[in-house]
Amino acid sequence: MASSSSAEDHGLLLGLTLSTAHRNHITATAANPNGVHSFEPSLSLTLLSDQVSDADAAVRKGTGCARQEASPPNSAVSSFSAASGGGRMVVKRERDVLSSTDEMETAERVVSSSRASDDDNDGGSTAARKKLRLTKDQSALLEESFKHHSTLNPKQKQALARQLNLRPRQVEVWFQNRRARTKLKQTEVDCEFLKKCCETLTDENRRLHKELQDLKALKLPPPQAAAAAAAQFYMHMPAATLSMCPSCERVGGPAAGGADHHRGGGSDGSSAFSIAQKPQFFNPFTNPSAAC
DNA sequence: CACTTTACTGACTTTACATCA
DNA sequence: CATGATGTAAAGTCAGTAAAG
Repeated sequence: MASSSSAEDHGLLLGLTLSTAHRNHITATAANPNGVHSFEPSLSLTLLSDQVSDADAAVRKGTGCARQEASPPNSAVSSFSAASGGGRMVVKRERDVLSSTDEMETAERVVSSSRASDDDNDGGSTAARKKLRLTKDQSALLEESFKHHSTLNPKQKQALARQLNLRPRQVEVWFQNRRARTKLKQTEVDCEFLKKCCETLTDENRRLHKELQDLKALKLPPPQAAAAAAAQFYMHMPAATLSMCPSCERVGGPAAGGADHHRGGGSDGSSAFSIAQKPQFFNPFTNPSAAC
């Protein structure tokens, strides 16, 4: 999902962000069938022989075991997890590193450069891994690319990696992180925004309650005058103001015509006053209100 | 100036899903 | 159609580094 700064997009993004969060909440709590990612030790043998890069060769030379290199040095159970569940990951990473002859050249450049050398300087020590810091130029180019498309297809990834003198895997990770952090920031912004909306609506609600109390406190006028006063009152209501059904005292939108909501319209949520039953996500940009 | 804390960021793991043979 | 392999996005996390206090 591309980030957007326009007001309309903001509203859209907000909804999508929340629905995505919801989805992930659900999936995060879902039980995982164990057999799906079973590790197949022989999978690494499926690597195409013509895809072996010099970088990988360097890795193998330096460590004697590319698989161990690929497992995280910071994880006490890394080698075990690679054997028990993360095996596909390792295979994939190896495949990524070795994915083309173009990459061979790239990897060669990477290995020869001072950057991206974290894959070949190990020597078995877990503390040997150095954190890569992208140069300003690399970051700028990645940012520029991210502006145009927040996800990359394999071709774009390859091209960008070549352009940046990085491995495609690094480009891929950068984009993953960038998406995640963009989303996080957007969520924070949305949260602040919703907080303000909530405060404003609370104030508005308080004010309306007070107004209602004042009206109730007034001496009841004769029926005709009361109707006229009511009509005048509702005419002054802004278009977006919610109205209340006089008979059942349920809140509904201004489009709620008379007592129509009393007939049917229950299960499908199409009732004119369904807004009171089914909370709608408030989008201040598509539903501009004085509240926000 | 040494230190701690904090924010940033590159990399990794796990999970879910889509696609293809 | 069912199944396994593969690729990828998202979420969560770890750890190195630089800047701030």
